[in-house]
Amino acid sequence: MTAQRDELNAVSDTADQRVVPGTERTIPEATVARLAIYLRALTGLAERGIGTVSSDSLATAAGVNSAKLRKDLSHLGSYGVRGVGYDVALLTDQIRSTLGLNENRAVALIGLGHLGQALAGYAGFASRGFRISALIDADPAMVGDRLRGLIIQHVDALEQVVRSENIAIAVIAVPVNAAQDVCDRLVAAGVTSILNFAPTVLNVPSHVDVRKVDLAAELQILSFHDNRKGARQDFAPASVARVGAVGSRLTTTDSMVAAT
Amino acid sequence: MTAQRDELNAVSDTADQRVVPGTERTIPEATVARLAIYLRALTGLAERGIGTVSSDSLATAAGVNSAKLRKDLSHLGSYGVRGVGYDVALLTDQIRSTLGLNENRAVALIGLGHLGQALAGYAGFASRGFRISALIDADPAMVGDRLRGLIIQHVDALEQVVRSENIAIAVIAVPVNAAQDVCDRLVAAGVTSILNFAPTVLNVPSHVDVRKVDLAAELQILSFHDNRKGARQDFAPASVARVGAVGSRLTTTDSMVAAT
DNA sequence: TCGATTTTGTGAATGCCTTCACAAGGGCGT
DNA sequence: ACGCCCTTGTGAAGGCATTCACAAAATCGA
Ligand SMILES: NC(=O)c1ccc[n+]([C@@H]2O[C@H](COP(=O)([O-])OP(=O)(O)OC[C@H]3O[C@@H](n4cnc5c(N)ncnc54)[C@H](O)[C@@H]3O)[C@@H](O)[C@H]2O)c1
Ligand SMILES: NC(=O)c1ccc[n+]([C@@H]2O[C@H](COP(=O)([O-])OP(=O)(O)OC[C@H]3O[C@@H](n4cnc5c(N)ncnc54)[C@H](O)[C@@H]3O)[C@@H](O)[C@H]2O)c1
Repeated sequence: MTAQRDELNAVSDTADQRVVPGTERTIPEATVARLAIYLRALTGLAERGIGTVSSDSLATAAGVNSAKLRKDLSHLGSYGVRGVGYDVALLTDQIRSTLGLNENRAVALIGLGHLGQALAGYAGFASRGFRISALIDADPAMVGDRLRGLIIQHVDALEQVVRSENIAIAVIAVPVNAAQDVCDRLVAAGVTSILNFAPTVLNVPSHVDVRKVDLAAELQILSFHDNRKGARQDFAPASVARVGAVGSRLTTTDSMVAAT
Repeated sequence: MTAQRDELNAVSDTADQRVVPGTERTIPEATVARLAIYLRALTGLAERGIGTVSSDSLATAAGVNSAKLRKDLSHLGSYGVRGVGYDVALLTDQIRSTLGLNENRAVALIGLGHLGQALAGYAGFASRGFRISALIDADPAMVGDRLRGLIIQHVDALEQVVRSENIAIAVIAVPVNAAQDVCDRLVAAGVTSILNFAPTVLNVPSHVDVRKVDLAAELQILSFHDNRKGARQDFAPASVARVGAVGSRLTTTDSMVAAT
């Protein structure tokens, strides 16, 4: 769901990487999505000076159940100590390394309208392993402006900018009718991962990963459940706390997913 | 990947709603998340004057496979015609009704910083069944300002505003350290569905639904796959199109998910 | 009227994810 | 040193979700 969910995995991973000693193993998609959540929970614990956590407390902090957490972590290897728990710093490193966050990753942001400007200023990217390295827009009135220390480049220079900075990840925040075009150019320039805010299905070759964020869809899913709740109670007073109707949910990237 | 996924369903739905004739049936969570996508695809078709679609074309437009689409739609009832396809207008209505979008739903938006202002101006909400009915912030410098036809209210009046407008859905766009507090107040005021942008796990009673949008997590999931791709190719020239490495993905609210 | 053709709706099969439940492992107190 | 107690790591079971594959339905042309 949440989120959107995942699909079509064209990989025929069977059994050939058993030989590798280190971090090479197939990790379930659902697990990957949760690693990011664990990472944030761990950061919070570290800030509070906590050096060790049990699967139970970490699971609570991350909002999942502890069996799931342990199973998830077991895919990375065996980094817990029985009877004790997990070392916060060590586990943090392991997850960061699994997610490929050891050095900051360069990100291009295309489209600096309302949403794009909010994203450009979002501190949560930098603090979680990403560096916005290119700002691109089509509006001549905007090009050349400095925003957060970067100069906005014209979309005509997209390929050149992406190539010269060796950018693999891009965020699309342009109007829906420009999205596929921008996407094609990004892919041609070598981008292999795209986060898409435009409400449209992007067509990409199979080596490119697309995740989308669809806010209206999120609200519609909430609407569905809300609708059900209301129906089931046939109009009890609105302010009465209703108990045990439907378990609450959180998205995961699960915001869920679809494939091409 | 997506997106995140969903969890803990506390409902003990067994077999008591079979009796109801109409739209009452248990619909899988994964299906609900996709209905929103189908709805957008249908809107696009209608705009292009198309009156009928086969499951194949609609599936393509929505980026899923046709068997899945048909199975999904079969949960709503039997609205297709064999040998012909689905009537675009009829199917649109059915999905809208299933999602509870027959009349616009009122939404409160809390936090009008960078992100909140972008959201307040987002046309995609209004066009897809939602009406932002309340803008709320804590900053006195902002309160009283008019934004998109609405006056920004002080957070002290939150309960009053939510109750008087009978708002069931809220969007949280406040800093992370204010999020739980705002959430508690919303719940106390009768809100039962929350879309959360603050990067934190919200604690809510079981009758409240929370979905979260976590942009850093989305990027981290992309980073994971990107990392894998790179490793597997041991540094082929960056601009060469690589074929068949990993199937591309789109989120679903699936944005993955966790439960409380 | 009837058969050819198209496309839906759905049982059955498969696979992925979650949850259970417990044996194995490790620290710590005595 | 030893045994107690706590917590991990993981087989096994159960539940959802996706995909397959085909019979049933409906149109259309002859
Ligand atoms: N505003 C929101 O809160 C919000 C929420 C969810 C999704 N979205 C989606 O995000 C996208 C952007 O939304 P917005 O509100 O920021 O729109 P906006 O109109 O404010 O900004 C769009 C920006 O993209 C630029 N642009 C247009 N064509 C371009 C091109 N070919 N190449 C590069 N830049 C180009 C424009 O110059 C403009 O600066 C839209 O697709 C919208 O549906 C927005
Ligand atoms: N900016 C982004 O692109 C972005 C992206 C993803 C997530 N987020 C998250 O969204 C939230 C908002 O981000 P932002 O960039 O808009 O921050 P911001 O600081 O620009 O805006 C926060 C707003 O919330 C208001 N506020 C603070 N406490 C409040 C309270 N108790 N009640 C009501 N209003 C209150 C502030 O007055 C301010 O207007 C943050 O949690 C951030 O992590 C932001």
